[in-house]
Amino acid sequence: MSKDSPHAVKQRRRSDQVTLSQVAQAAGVSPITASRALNHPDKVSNRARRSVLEAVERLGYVPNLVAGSLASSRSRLIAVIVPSLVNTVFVEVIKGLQETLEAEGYQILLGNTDYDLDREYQLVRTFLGWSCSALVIAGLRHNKACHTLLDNWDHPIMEVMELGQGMDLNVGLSHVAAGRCMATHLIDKGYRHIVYVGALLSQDYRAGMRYEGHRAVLEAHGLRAPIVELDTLGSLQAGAESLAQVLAQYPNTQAIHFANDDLAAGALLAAQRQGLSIPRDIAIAGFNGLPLGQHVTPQLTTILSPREEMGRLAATELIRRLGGKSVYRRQHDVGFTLQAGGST
Amino acid sequence: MSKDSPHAVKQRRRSDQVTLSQVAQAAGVSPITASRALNHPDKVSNRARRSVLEAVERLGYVPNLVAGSLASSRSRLIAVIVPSLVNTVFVEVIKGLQETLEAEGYQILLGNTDYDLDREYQLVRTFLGWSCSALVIAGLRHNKACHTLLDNWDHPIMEVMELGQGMDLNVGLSHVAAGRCMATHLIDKGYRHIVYVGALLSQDYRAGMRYEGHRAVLEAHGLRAPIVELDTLGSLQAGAESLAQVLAQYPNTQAIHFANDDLAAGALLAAQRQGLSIPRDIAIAGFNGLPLGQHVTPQLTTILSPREEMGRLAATELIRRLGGKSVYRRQHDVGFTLQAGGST
DNA sequence: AAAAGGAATGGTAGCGCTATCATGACAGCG
DNA sequence: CGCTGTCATGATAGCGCTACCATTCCTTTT
Repeated sequence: MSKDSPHAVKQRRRSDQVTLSQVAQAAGVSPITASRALNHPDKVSNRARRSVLEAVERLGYVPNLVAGSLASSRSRLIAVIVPSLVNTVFVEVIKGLQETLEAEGYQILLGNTDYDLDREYQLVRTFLGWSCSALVIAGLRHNKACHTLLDNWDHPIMEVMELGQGMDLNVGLSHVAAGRCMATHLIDKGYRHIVYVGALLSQDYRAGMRYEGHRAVLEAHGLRAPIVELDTLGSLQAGAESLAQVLAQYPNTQAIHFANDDLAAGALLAAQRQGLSIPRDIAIAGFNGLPLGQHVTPQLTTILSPREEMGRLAATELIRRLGGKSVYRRQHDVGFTLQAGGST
Repeated sequence: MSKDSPHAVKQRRRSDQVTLSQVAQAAGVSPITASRALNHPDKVSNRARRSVLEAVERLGYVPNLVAGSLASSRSRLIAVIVPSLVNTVFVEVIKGLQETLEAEGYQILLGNTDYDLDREYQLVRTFLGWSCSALVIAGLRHNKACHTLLDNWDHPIMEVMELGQGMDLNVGLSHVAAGRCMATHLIDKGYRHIVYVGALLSQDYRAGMRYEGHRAVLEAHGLRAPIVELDTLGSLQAGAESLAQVLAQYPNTQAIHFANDDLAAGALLAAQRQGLSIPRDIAIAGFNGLPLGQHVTPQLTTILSPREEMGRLAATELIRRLGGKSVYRRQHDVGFTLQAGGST
């Protein structure tokens, strides 16, 4: 219990990493001045700044961002949570986010929920633990725990992909309107027996919202709105296989409204292999505006969603907000464009 | 200078975030025991563990991972640096990495170099500053500064995509061998006038390596190995446009060996639109084994690279290494498979 | 000329957590 | 009954950085 021995200094530094103090010493300034020279260059004299930068270079100093974040409780990390990376749609949004955020010195911390809301909650928890500067999350639907957690979080939250009233900021498009748009197009083209085909709608509920729009339009025209739900992820393969299933189930189908372009293109290519004429025998429509749709013959009728732009816009809004500027719009509609091809 | 006044306690906590000490207090244990209860559950008594977990739940405690990382100099972050997100190949590797790493409680810090080695260096610097547990980086070619930085870094480094002698661990395939494989296939099929088409080979140097393999085989057979380099990124569009260019430049071309499937599929679809018969008029081969290749008619001859598996394997090896286990192989060849379709 | 303001710099004390060592309690052992 | 060993717990001292306030040395203002 007696502590008469001036017990040896505890030493814990394991790595021989250069620290800011060493840089400061080499530059002949105090650590705090060295810190300022690097982070607020305009707050120090030219002389100090130069000698610090020179010392950084000479010693090969790499700032410890973990320590910096702890001290300042600002991390310049942006958490990005998406349900899937297989679906290129999310990747394109990430790309838009990334190019904008990296240019501003933010880093992306990427999480993938695999369409599991409990997993999403866990990821949010982890990311909050990293004192992220902001959170970007796909979709407006989250579980209770996740909402509770985020309601008490005082950083910007950006919900992307779909338009609606969210927790904080929102950039997206109306999937219901997109579904209505395509359904209207099909009806205008004279089709009356129209089947909607989606994959795993419980997961990809936005495809379900498009169906709702689709159904509303068809029913307003006194038409039935049958739906076929596939139990595998949307893919060319699934689309190809779905064609036979739809025709068997609804023999007089004139047009198929697919939940996305992968399915639609897969069906279109399969139809061609089977000698079906498009759109004479069967019309096909998709959603997303993937490049592939413009390279098949006939070109795929689809709805173009501005995915990279969605990412860029989300990032821009976040940066504005993080810069302390008031945000003039909490909700931002990026819209969509009907791209009528020869397939309908 | 005199410090006689016992100046007021400095208060810096801004956020009202619950801390581990508060949890400890609520649970009636010391902070360090609370820490152990969460991070080394087997080191504390059942009673302590239970009351800590209960307090965590009750207070809604979210661990501050930044503080934890600083104290322990372990972050459970894995830096992943890729040259592009547009190219789905890298996304698939990331997916393989992610599903394996997240299951082990690691998070991915994602960086995108846009094929710029200086940008790559900057990203590496930043990521080292986050005390990442490991680094996964695409490719074996890096700039001088990057090598210097990483040589002095004492964490695992995993270089993926291509096989070869790297800095530390390596998982990939031999692109030279892949190029040889496809060239051999084309020659076996009887083609003699074969053109290689790549896009931005200075960036996508692995496509250049495939060309080297391709050229070696052709020259061994006494054939010339012309190459056409496009100056846009590989895409369906670029492939479609390249077809005319190749035929104009080398009118008696019998087969085109494309650097990847996007180009090849774009050319194949364009050829069909122009009424060319494949492979009678022109044979087409690609690389990657994208799903699209199996859905066009005729099916695309390509080389299947196991991209997700590459990611999974890289992650598994890293985890093994991070777990302190000795690594039985510093280099791992994931191989490739020739997928002969009707297009050649 | 004195007062007031500003710019550059530094000392100090944390940020919230964990590594390290110390301690106490208790079991097993000759 | 002391000795060693294991287990559970705690006190202390950092991890490397930045916020906060204080100080110094100017320049500007009245």
